[in-house]
Amino acid sequence: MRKSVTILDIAKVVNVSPATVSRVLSNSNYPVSAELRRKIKSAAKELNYTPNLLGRQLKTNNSMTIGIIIPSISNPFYSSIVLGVEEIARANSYQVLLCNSHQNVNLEKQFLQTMLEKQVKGVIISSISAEKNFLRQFSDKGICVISIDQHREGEDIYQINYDYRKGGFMAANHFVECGHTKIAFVTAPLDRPSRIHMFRGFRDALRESRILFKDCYLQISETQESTNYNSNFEFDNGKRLARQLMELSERPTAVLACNDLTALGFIYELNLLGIRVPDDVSVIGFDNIDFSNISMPPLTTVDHPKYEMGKFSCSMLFQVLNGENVNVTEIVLQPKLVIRSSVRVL
Amino acid sequence: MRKSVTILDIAKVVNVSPATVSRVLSNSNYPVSAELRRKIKSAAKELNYTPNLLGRQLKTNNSMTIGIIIPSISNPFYSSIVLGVEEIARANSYQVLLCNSHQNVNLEKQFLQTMLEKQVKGVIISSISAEKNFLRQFSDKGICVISIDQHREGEDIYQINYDYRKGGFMAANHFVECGHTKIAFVTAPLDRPSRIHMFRGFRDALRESRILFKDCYLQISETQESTNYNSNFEFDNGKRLARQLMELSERPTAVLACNDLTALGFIYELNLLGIRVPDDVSVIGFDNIDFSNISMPPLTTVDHPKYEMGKFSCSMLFQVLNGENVNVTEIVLQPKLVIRSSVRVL
DNA sequence: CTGTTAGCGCTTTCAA
DNA sequence: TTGAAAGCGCTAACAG
Repeated sequence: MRKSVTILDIAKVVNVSPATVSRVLSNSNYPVSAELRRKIKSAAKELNYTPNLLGRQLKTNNSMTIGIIIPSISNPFYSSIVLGVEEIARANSYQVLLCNSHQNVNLEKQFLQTMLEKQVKGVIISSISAEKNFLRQFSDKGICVISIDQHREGEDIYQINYDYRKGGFMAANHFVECGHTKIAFVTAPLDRPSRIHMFRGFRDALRESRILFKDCYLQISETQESTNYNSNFEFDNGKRLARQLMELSERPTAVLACNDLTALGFIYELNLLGIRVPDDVSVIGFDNIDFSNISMPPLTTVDHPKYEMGKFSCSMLFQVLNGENVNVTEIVLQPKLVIRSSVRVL
Repeated sequence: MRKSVTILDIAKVVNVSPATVSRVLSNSNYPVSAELRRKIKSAAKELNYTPNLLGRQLKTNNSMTIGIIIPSISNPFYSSIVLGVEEIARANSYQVLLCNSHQNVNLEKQFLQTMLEKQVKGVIISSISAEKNFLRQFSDKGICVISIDQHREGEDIYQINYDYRKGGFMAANHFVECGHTKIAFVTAPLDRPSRIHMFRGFRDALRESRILFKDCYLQISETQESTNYNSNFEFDNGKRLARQLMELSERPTAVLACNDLTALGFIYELNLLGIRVPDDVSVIGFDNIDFSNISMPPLTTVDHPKYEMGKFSCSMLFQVLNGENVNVTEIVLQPKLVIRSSVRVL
């Protein structure tokens, strides 16, 4: 590969200053005569010029790149978010660096640091960290961070959240309305705001209905550390939870899972164990991922507007980056019950 | 935000030259006295120094970033690939720019151009372009491009491919072995190598078995241009294909779908239409995505090692970038039949 | 309208 | 083992 051609080469050929070349080739609106414009452009084409954006970036201190940090792209919940983010980024001529944190706080921190060093001006993150002001530390260093999905309590930072409590509440209530009283929540460990709030909503709904069921909470027992987190992970959790359920002395008739993937695995295993859904056990999932209606029976679930969350967060990011007045610093998206066929009416 | 601190600031504080500071802070193995090393490091910490990688990148002409271009991240087939790519990239301290081409050739071209300008040294791409030497043009400009999944005929370029023909062949043969004779292929348009080869294998298998069925090929009729390509897209294709199937004068008893998502949509719609799988119609999918075994019945499918494809391609990329001798320029991954419960034995 | 010039922050010869 | 200095490719203030 030969030496690459720069604006200097073009300047020489056309016999103008590099400044003029820069002005036309960078699409600045600085006045340049039509004559020179034409010449410079044709010379650029002639020489097969490819601008080196690193030069511009160093000068303007703008990398035209944003970052997104999520647990795992192979989880369809997050890939929907990323799709939305990338769409808005592209509309703004930005590109996105994808970081899978694999639920690892140290990795999250490392990614954030790298974003800082690469002069990424904005990052969208669904953080698993419980550390107080964890994200604030980074936004203080001059990077705009938008937290999504996982509510950051009392942290002064831009947030796009989702009302998990209400979602859990609605789901539990739906069970109650359908006549269920033995209602359980099956979940991965409550190690993050989303699940905690979901469970609270669930519990509150049961309390309000004066329903008490001793085994109303079932958590995955073995914590499987997986460096290679993929969608099977949650699905397998669901399968294991189904097996745990079998060992209960008194079995619930209705089960809310912490997400659709878990619900799907749960139903899958139940089928294998000869337990019918919804005849024997009713199930509600959470998130309404695309796949939630391909199970048999189609899954009743609580909708989460993930794609929109991706778009909103990225739009907000650009508003901030463009110095627009952003007076709303937190948005809370709303749940919606999607009734399909996995809940039996008693 | 105040002016950021640079190695110059540190140099002043410690009273050494910026060169020395650079040498210790960039982890070069250049000899620097332990004394200065310590002082410089502590000063860096003191001043809360964050290196600006743009400076280094411009100088060394290495952006420590690779790109991946795929149709859509919301398709679980591609998100598995991306997961593998990101894993290897991270192991090499690189990061990955994610580009969704939405099956749009112009977008692909645009992304490739941007990669070039951003001085990305390597890109992995599942290209939908049929243009001859499309990728070669870019690799000639000094970027290492690795083509994955879509075989590039006669193009001198690194490729990680998959034997779609054999996969199609195996699937069709399985139907034959199970006693089927009315066998059909349902698919989105054959606009790319993967589907074309898959269909060829399918057809060849039937020919060898001297099976001839007039409606053995069913293609999605309305081409739905979607700027917002998500996993529902393929799923909906499957649903529509199921409806098209109903209108056939003579219905096949066995159907191979061009991918699992399509198969899943196909089965879903069949269920709604009161047609039982596999009792009335047997179905084989393709790719073996995580979700292919959550359908009812669990889908028999042809495995595609997508995650490994992502890892292999990225490993190959780094071999090339590191100047290692890469004498194998094409790898072809092999299909494997995964028998579950969606095929009836006649 | 056009050119001169001084960097952006960093690395890397080369000389000491 | 350290420092001086040039320069990666580009932009932008300033002067003309």
